[in-house]
Amino acid sequence: MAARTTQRKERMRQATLAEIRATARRLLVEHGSAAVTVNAVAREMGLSGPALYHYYAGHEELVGALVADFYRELAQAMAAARDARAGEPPAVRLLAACRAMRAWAVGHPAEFGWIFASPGPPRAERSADSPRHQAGLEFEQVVLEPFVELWETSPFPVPELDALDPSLREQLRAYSAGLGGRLPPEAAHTFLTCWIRLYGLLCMEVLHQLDFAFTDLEPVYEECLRELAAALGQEYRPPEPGR
Amino acid sequence: MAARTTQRKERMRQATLAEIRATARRLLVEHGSAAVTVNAVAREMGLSGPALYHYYAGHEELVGALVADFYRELAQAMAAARDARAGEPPAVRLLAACRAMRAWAVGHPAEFGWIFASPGPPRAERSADSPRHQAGLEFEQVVLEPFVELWETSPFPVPELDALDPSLREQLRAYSAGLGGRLPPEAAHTFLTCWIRLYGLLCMEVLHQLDFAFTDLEPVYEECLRELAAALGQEYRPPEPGR
DNA sequence: AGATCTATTTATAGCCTCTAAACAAACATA
DNA sequence: TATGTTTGTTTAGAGGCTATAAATAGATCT
Repeated sequence: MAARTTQRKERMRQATLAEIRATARRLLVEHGSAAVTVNAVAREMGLSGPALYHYYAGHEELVGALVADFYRELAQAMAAARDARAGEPPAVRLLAACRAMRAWAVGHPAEFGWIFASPGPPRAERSADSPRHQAGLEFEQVVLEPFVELWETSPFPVPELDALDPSLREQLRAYSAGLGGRLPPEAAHTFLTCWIRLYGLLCMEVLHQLDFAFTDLEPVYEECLRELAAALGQEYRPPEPGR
Repeated sequence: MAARTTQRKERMRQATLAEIRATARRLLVEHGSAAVTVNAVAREMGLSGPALYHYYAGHEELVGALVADFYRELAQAMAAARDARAGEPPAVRLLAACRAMRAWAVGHPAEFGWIFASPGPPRAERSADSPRHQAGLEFEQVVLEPFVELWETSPFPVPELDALDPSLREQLRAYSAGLGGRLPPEAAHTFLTCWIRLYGLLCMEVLHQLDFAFTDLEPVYEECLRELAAALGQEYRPPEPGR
């Protein structure tokens, strides 16, 4: 078969795959999690049910592909915010990326909801080489980068390793090693502490776990950022209304 | 109809309701969220499908009833841990309740998972008088109590109201008012900050959002408790192995 | 032109939710 | 005690879902 022909067919296939994901996403956003069924997506595209199985092996794989998209889109939004501040101090870039994370999450609650609580099988039986998992790793890198940058230019305060619980110390060592030495265990601890507070807050907001007390979490998030800046020994700068 | 007879029938009905919930819970724990279907529960009990609709109006209501159970069980576990320390300082009781919360969550991951991310309709269309919502409120009270107790006996540090973002200040005022004045807005702020950090961490653990870095979050949780104790101006006491 | 590969359809099995209608057993009252 | 009502249950069935198998229409290669 001519190479040209093969390429064209491949392009067509990719286009169909993309249309499937776009349709599924629209259903998710407009009608909620339960509306994203293989049948409904196919129907919506003018295909008949089983045709879709030539593109995704089943419901689960489709969901996985969507979540991977979401991870990448979120990571890209954060990277864009960071890069829009090229040349500015690392702390400013970090804050911008963190704000971009919440902006994306609040602007895409259904998608963000699937990132940390998508339907599907128990997490135990999720292969580590799935697109979903890969995208998760990419996301981790984007989150990590600003911290590494900060650490390399103006090291932030870290705890004494010996002061930490032995089990925690070991886990930090292992994680740090997996990072290829970009952050020593102590710095990894500070990074993870910050991450837990920020991302945890966002999870709670999007899962409506704070509706009992708050109607608007923007100021709560800003306050969290202020505390993180302080914990990192960095100057806090409020968001600029324009960008 | 004799009152006695009515009572007996009502007892039978309650027993069936309880058996349904117990069966559904077993399916949840043993086979995951998706296994909890009306049909499967009925089959498991030796009933035939539609019979179950005489007890719960449908899948959604059944899930709601289960979540209410879980809320209450968690609240009760916390209350029990607190009451086992009657007479000890409020801070000790608070720490005990917080540890009981994680112990329950880790011991019942499927149930805890449903508390904050159960299947069902978008949260928008959940009535505020559902059992689920009621149980959520009860849970809030149990969480709140130790903080109120602490506040009344040895007031913890609170921020200056004027130093907070105006929107946040207003939300805190509203929340405080809804609490019937048991905590002033500043104290509510401290309470909520602590709650967000603790519960947020637990959510992330149970949703496996921290698997990328940690294998055991017990020391992370303890460290969080230590920080909270410090933020509340209280002495931190490590858990006693025995209890 | 015939063989092959790809995309798609129909047909089907088996599960699900939920409603309707039939039926049986328990009960209350005349 | 006989009868009608209430309650719990079952069967039947409509409609949707996942997923597979088999049939079919088109495109492509030799």
